[in-house]
Amino acid sequence: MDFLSGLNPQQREAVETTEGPVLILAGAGSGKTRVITHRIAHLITARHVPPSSILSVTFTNKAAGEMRNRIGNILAGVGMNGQPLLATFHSFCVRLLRRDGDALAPIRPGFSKTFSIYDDDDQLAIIKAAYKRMGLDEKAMPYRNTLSAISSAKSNKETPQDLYNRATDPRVTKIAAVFEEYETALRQANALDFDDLLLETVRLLYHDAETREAWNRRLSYIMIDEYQDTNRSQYELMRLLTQRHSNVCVVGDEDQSIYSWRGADIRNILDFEKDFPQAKVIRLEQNYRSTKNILEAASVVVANNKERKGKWLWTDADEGDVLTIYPAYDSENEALFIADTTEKVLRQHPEYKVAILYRTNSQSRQIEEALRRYNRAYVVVGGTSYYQRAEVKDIVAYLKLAVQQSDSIALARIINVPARGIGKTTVEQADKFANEGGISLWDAINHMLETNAFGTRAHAAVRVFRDLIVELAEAVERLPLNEALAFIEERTGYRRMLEQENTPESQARLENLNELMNAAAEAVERGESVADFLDHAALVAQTDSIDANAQVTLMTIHNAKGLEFPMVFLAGMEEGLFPHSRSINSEAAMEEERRLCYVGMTRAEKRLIMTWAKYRRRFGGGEQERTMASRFLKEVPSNLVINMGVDEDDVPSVDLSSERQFVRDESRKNLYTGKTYNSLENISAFFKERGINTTLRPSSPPPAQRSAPPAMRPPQAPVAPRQTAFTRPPVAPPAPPQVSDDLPPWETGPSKSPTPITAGRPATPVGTRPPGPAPVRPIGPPPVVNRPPMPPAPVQKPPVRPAGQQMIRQPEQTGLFGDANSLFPPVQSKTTLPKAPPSPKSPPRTGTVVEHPKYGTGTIVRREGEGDDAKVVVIFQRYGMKKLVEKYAGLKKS
DNA sequence: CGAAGTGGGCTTTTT
DNA sequence: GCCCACTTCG
Repeated sequence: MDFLSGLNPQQREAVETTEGPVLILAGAGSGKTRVITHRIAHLITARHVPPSSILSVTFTNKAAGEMRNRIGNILAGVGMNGQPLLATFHSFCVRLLRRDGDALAPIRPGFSKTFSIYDDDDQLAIIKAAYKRMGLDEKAMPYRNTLSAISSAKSNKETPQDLYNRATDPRVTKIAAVFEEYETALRQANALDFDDLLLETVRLLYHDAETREAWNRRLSYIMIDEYQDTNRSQYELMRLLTQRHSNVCVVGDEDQSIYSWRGADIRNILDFEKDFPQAKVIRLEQNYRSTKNILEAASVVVANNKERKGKWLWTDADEGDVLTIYPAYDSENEALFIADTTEKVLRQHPEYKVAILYRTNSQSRQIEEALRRYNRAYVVVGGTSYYQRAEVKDIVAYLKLAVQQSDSIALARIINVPARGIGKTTVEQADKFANEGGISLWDAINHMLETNAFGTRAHAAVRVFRDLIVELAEAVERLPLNEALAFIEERTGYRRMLEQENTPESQARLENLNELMNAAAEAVERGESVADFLDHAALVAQTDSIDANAQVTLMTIHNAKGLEFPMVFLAGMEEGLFPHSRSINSEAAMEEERRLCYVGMTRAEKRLIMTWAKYRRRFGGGEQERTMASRFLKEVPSNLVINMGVDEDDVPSVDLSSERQFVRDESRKNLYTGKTYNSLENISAFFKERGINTTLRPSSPPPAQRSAPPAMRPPQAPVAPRQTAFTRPPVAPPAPPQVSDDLPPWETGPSKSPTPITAGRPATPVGTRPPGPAPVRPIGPPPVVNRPPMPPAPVQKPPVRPAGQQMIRQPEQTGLFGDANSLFPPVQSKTTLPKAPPSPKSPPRTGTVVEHPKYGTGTIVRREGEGDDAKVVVIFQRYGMKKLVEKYAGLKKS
């Protein structure tokens, strides 16, 4: 079989150069994955390399899984003797240590192959405990800082003693002390953290010649993807594995190095030619992904960096659309714009996948709310992943403890969950005892029970707990994993606790636990052990959960690395947010931000829209603060972009105060899984990834869940009347009945806006907030947000994200992409504003029964404000409570 | 002991 | 807005 056809000459060379060290400098979208998969296929078929002699290391499990699929596809007809090893560095290390870890025991006292893996939650728990014992103050020395100091010391192979010796200020001395406690705790629990997985593997291979030789013999071809983001220990691992041969092929792009904060060392890629002087360097510079405009814009931006080898990608593709920059008034407007534009684009291109990318996870919330407002299915990658959820971690902690009682972190986590009368004091006593004796919490508890060291009440409670764990341990020995989990959930009372709580949240948690058992059942079917299951739970990364079927995906730009989408939004392009304020003082950090921007931009195949908000709240409660456009926006050549803002102060806006409230309420009601909604897909996807079948659940629920009962919808075509308000004809019509939040954007100038009132406007301020200046419309259509009607109070939904296609048809219109011929319809008249109807002479009082043209009969329950601004809160018989601007509402006494 | 409530303080990015 | 530590009250 020929795996060379269809490749360009450079790609072909990369595939054919199988012997000796190879450095592939692969620009964004240059067919890197294709090269790797074809290279593996070529090795197997043309060079007759046994598949099991090939190791290919990727950055995420997701990437590994995808690679597995692709290789499976292209080698479908080929009889293979074994499988190539496709792994992340971390999963490879776990595998190696679980297999050959015995040799490590002499070097790392207390180590055994049954080690557990501690994730950052577990790490944090250790740090907190250490702080408490040592009387340290979190405010003076944040946990996170300490943790990252420890992590970077570890990656430099420093011991606590080393850190202590080089300490120049008392803070570092304290960190060294915490570090020591931390290391003790890990060893005590026979646990490894993520750094250890790599470090201990390196130590094992370094010290134990036999293991090293064995792996060197076994793996004769090694490929490493995303090489620019490897760290020191990964580099050393690579060296140790390539001692017998130097058939190592690394693939990377220095412009896409975005993990230096995690210890990634860009020198690894820059110095590869020094490490291997005979290395062959191959450059892949033809981009197959993006339009010319996108590629050029991204290239110009990243060219502002000084620390780079410098390369210029080219493409045969068409120019495509120009990029769009949308300056929103505030972050809510930004979110609504994104949601609205997504709808329009998907209506025109139902086959598109849309990615909404941002710098920080916290930006997702408002965008999610806006998308939900449109009933648009979406997947959030990141935030709290499935295995990070408290309930899952709790049950997993029971499982870990049942398997290995020395896991003190697991024990501390669940000793009183559900509450069983073991209070803080009791736990502290045991913890103290354990620490002084250098033993595990479990041993401490047992010892204290024997010696009657607890009070009577505590003694009884702890005893019950101890017996419980013993019972669970037996059950885990005896039962298949899924049944063991069910047993744990019953026997510990955890399930009962959630059932009794009986809130939407607890229901969702129960669902998550069910899903955990499903995953366990599937693992059992595949013949996996408990240890395998726990390893997965620890190593599954958030990126691994990306659902390829989801049409709209939200994630950080970091998470988007390696992915591509026809349509990409980059949100929050503001100074201080992106580039992030923490990077603004360092040139190197700024360059990394710029590379991140490059990564984000080059994810886009066809359309790229970058948005920013002129005002943004930094914290939930605070005031909105003025922002500045990101410098990266200014680096984009102006001929490649349409900027929808004319000048800084002239910003379109959809400012909808009660909309906002509504959206918030809705999202609160639907808040069954916290921040993310990928939990269920996530877990099955991950566990299936190992098997052959990676079909994911459909991301849309059955139609029944999507649509509201018709009876509860507003009587007429839902959007049309509101739409009139947005596409107001030049001559002011009689003011339509309006809900206060329905004011078109250009009438709802927020009071803080510095814009002076434009000449020619009605003297009376229009809008809900005086002195509402009406920002003049810039070019382009109004950032119309077609809102579906208020749905009824949501029915309790299962914790599958309420999803599905847009259920409400929106009127045809020439929107941002509505017209295939012109990106933007003609500029609209900006001078016309509706005249306000005269205010009623005697305002209706609270309690008055009124008639609304659309909502029917209701009762006024509150009045707010005076004059043109007056708002009334009315409870309608059929539509519930609404806040209306009196002068627009068209209320009649009945 | 433990649920529930208060108040202060911050939000990069994640294998 | 959300998390976390701390307080209060049953």
